[in-house]
Amino acid sequence: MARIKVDEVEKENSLDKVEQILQGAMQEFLKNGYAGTSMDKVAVAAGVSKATVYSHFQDKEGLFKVLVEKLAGKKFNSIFGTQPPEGDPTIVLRQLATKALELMAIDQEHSALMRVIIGESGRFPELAQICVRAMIKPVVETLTQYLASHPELKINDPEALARILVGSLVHFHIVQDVLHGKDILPMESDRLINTMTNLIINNAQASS
Amino acid sequence: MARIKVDEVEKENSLDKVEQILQGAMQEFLKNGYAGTSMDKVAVAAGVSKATVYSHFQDKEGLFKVLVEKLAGKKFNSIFGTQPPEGDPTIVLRQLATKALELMAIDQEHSALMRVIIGESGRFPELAQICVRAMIKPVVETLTQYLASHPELKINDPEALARILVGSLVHFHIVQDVLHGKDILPMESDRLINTMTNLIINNAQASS
DNA sequence: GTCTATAAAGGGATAGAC
DNA sequence: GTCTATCCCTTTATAGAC
Repeated sequence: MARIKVDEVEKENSLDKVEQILQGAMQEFLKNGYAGTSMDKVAVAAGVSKATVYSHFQDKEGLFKVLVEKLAGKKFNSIFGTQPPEGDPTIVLRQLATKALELMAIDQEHSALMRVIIGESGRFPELAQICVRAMIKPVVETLTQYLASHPELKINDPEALARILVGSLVHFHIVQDVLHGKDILPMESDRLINTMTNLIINNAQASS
Repeated sequence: MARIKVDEVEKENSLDKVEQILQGAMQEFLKNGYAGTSMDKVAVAAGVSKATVYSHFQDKEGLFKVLVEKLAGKKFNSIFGTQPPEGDPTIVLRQLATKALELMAIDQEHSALMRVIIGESGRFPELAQICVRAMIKPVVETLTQYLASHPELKINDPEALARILVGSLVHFHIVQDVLHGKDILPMESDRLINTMTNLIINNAQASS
């Protein structure tokens, strides 16, 4: 009986210690980057002692890698989580772009993850590649498939167009949100999306 | 006479101490980021003592800010250094895009600067904004002007299109070079550039 | 398994000699 | 103006108590 009670108390604020540590590590690494984060801060944020952190993870680098890989895996599935939708391609593309920009703009965690991945891509090249594989490649491939499956759009190189579209959206997000450029280069998302959509419509029209 | 000799010796490997320190600081900050760089390493890389660094710059943060502002100012003028060229717009645009991708791919310093600016944009938001103002805004504005001055391209929103084009190119660079994604998402620059160019040509054709 | 305490090294910043 | 030597704090990582 007493044992069950203890388990319940321990589960009150967290799952197991590993999850608890990862939670604290996420908070700190996303806020301060790799070099800017100390294992002390991680331990405090996780609500455990530093020794406990080291008993579950080999060292700071190991903890960082496990965390980033986990986050990278989680961050896909938000926009294309459901299978690519159906209907008039120009409407669908507009919806996808709108949703992508909205999600990126709202999700502070996403901005922080981009900062960390790009910021540490010199020191941790394999980690950067994992993120390309887990976050960018699936989006580009899904969009490529979608574009290729609509012959009425008359697209010569669906993959290249997919990269143009994804690149435009992600770069817009980087400038406006990650780099705090909203006031310096102000622009409504709709102008970007309308122009993107018109390019595709006019491309289909001119190619026919 | 002796005085002149000393001056000559001092100028042999460097300009004044300030420039020497900035050179060492650049090497270290671009390689390791802000938190990952120690003032000891900067002093060694600059070939001076740590006290000398502190005699010319207030503290680590001050040195970092001066350096990044200087680099940001320098990095424009490489692609659009000369005024926007003249001739058939689709050829000019292709040339600009090719040159931009080439320069970014070759220039390791540019990749490193992107890592640092984006990586530290949470800790140094004003610095990120300075870089937007100095590096991105002039490019977008120059390109916007160029697009707007060619009515035969039938562009509704030149600024939005400029951001799409710049965004596509910069994001391509980030994925291929900064994030080491060449092998994971391989693509020839020419495919991107051809697709971009065709979009603009077909847009002009369909709008007329 | 988890904590407290501590060892060992590194980092920001300065005092004082020259 | 520049250097050496040093202060003091933080950081990584672990040993040992419980």
